[in-house]
Amino acid sequence: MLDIKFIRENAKQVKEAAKNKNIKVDIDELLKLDEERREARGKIDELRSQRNELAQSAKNGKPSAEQIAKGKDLKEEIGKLEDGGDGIEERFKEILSRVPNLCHPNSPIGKDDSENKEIEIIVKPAEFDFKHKDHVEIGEKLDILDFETAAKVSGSGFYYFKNGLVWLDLALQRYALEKLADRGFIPIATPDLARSFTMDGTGYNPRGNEDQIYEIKGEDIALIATAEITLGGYLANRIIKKEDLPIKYVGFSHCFRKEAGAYGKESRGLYRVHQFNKVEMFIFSTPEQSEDMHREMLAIEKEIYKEIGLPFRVLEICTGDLGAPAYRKYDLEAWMPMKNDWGEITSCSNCTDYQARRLNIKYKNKEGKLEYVHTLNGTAVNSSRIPLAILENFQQADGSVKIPKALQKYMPGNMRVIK
RNA sequence: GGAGGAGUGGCUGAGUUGGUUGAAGGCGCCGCUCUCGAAAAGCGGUAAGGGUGCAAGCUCUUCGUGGGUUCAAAUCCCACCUCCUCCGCCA
Repeated sequence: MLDIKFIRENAKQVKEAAKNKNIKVDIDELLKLDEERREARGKIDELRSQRNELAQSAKNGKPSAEQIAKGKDLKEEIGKLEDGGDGIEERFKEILSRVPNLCHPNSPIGKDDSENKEIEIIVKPAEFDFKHKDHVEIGEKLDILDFETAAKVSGSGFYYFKNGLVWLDLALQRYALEKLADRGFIPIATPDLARSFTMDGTGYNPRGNEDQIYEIKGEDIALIATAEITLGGYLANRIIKKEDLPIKYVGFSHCFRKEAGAYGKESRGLYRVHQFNKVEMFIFSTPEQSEDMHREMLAIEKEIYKEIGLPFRVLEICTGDLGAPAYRKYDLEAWMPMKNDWGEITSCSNCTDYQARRLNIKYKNKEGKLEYVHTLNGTAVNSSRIPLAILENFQQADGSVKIPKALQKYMPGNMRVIK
């Protein structure tokens, strides 16, 4: 959420950002409603002021019949103005909540993910000198991955990990948690469900158009799509000491996504699934720190995938693919032989104060004034696309899969290969 | 799930026969005095958010959340949330 005062004073800039983000939101309508709302408030405040004064004057002893009569009139008038029935307040809030965050000046302007900008290719894809398979086939041959049974038991988009892949998944998570903990991130295992307040606060509204969130029938609670939700919510409604910032968490949770209507080759196998595990970085910082923190997160992600040895590249996300909360975003994409293309594996965003405003997370700045913190989030590893990329890139001619060196020490018996 | 108790400012904690209580006291924080300096002590200040205004100021809202009763609600009523105690159930 943006500050209405900021929008009022920077309408042009806000409109520009919305346009570049390809988000339809009527700022002029919002400003008009804002004005109407303030005007109505003024009238109500005036009447309330009279009511308060009257109550004060009647503080000791019984109020006179005349005072009571005047009070009744005021009460009626205020009541009328308050309900109004014009729905200004509702429409105002609805539009305000859809106004997206601004964009970083370096974010390339573009309509969608096709216009994201490749910054660098860190590790180039290797050529196979044998007929390689995709991860679904590898997984079935090695009896480590079962989509067929999962489809029967839970539905399409679910899967079983078995044998070596179970260990590989745990090794990945263990590796990532340890690396992040070594860098001062506090390990934290979060709930997998969260209230709608928390969902809204982080910008994942189950009632939004995205149709991405599983809700629990009859309850104000839903399955999280990422630990970003529960981590952001962790400090909701708090005032943080400046000297405690930045606060860095490495969270760990299951993630659930409906991915409605996502079928086809693009989403085959583990690429797009309803449930996976994720190790997620989340940072609360001061506004001055956030750009450095963003760089740090990206550096950590690059280090992780360099160490694992996956071919990958870094993208600077264009405005149209940024989403509402993000001010700037980088994705890592790994080479996926199945797609014969790059595929997103991580994403790290600087949301500036956009989430913090809704979650109401503040700190006291140098002048002793309360100010919203900045929030940042980034993927360390997940248990869907990373295993996918490892299976496909580390497969051998004999059908086995090498375990990346960096992960071997987390495998039982220092397992070096799944066969 | 059932019964009972509770939810107040950055923290702690008074206040519930409705009316100078936006809220005592303490802690913390800020300023000053004292000191070479610090500590201690003393004095003073210290909630957040909105509207309006160049500003000073004026004003509204907020005592878990949302409704309600009343001329007037932290105080009364209802619903919900959370925490504590006891019972039941259970990995």
